[in-house]
This record gives sequence, structure tokens and C-alpha cells, in this order.
Amino acid sequence: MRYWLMKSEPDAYSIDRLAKDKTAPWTGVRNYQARNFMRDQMAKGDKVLFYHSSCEEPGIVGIAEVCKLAYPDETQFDRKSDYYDEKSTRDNPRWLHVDVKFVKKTRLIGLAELRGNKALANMRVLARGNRLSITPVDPAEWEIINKLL
DNA sequence: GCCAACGTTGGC
DNA sequence: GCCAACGTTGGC
Repeated sequence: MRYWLMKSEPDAYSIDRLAKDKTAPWTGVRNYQARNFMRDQMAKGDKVLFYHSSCEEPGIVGIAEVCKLAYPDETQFDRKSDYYDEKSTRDNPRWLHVDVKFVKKTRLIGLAELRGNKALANMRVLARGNRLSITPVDPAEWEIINKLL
């Protein structure tokens, strides 16, 4: 089993929304590295740190779990969607996504707190210039964060 | 709104 | 394959 951190802008999809929906298709990823993580490495039961980005208080806000393996992202075929991709075909879909299910909300562990914790200094999401919306999390890092909750 | 950092595109 | 231009992300 692996551990991940997945970013979402709360205006687009928040932890509260996931708490209500129970499960969510993680559509809209349009970055190859992030897609490859979902396609090649994510398995059912993988644990996810749910992270709010581009908002007043960016940081970890909850826990989720991968509940469905990667499959084609319908939004790439929808001309009306912001995520429409005219170069993608049903025979050879370019974009895939997993589904995640709600586990729990946590207190906010903000960016400053993450950066201030030496044991978390190597977290991928904290790397300089990182923009990836999905990043792997070390089991050791996962443990440390769980103790902070 | 600013801007650093990075990914993608497209001309050559 | 190179690389400049452009677009996006995301913290501040």
C-alpha cells in the first residue's frame, strides 16, 4: 500500500464536499506525471492526505482512500467541460483518474507547520517550485503526520 | 495582483 | 532535438 498527497482547491472540491459525497471521481488532472501516478501506482486502499491549495489556509485538511482504480476521465470528452481535450479519443483516452473515498476530516495542518517540521523537510509537496497536484508520501512521513493530528 | 517555477507548444 | 514563448500553479 502506498501513501499520497492530493491537492484540491476548496472552491473546486473541498474536504467538506467529500465528507458529504462519501466518494469522488478525481477528474480533471491534466498533468502527465500526476496521471501516471494514478494509472501506474495507485491501488485500492492507498491512503491519501487531502490538501487544500490556492486558498486562505493551504494545508492538509483530511484523509481519504483510493477506492477505484484508474479509468478514463469523462470530462476529456465533454466539449462543455473546462477539461475537454480535443486530442483525446475514446479508443485511446489520454486522461485517467481514480476514485477516492472519504475517511475523515482532520485539523488543518498548514504549510507553515509542515515546513517547520524537520522530519517532513523532504516531503515532495514541499519541494521548491513543486506544482504537482499528486505527490507520493513516504510511510515515515505519513506516520509523523498522523501523530500530529 | 505579483511572480517564481515549471510544463507544454510549436517553429526551426 | 533545441529552445523561446506562453500558460498554469499556487504561495504570498
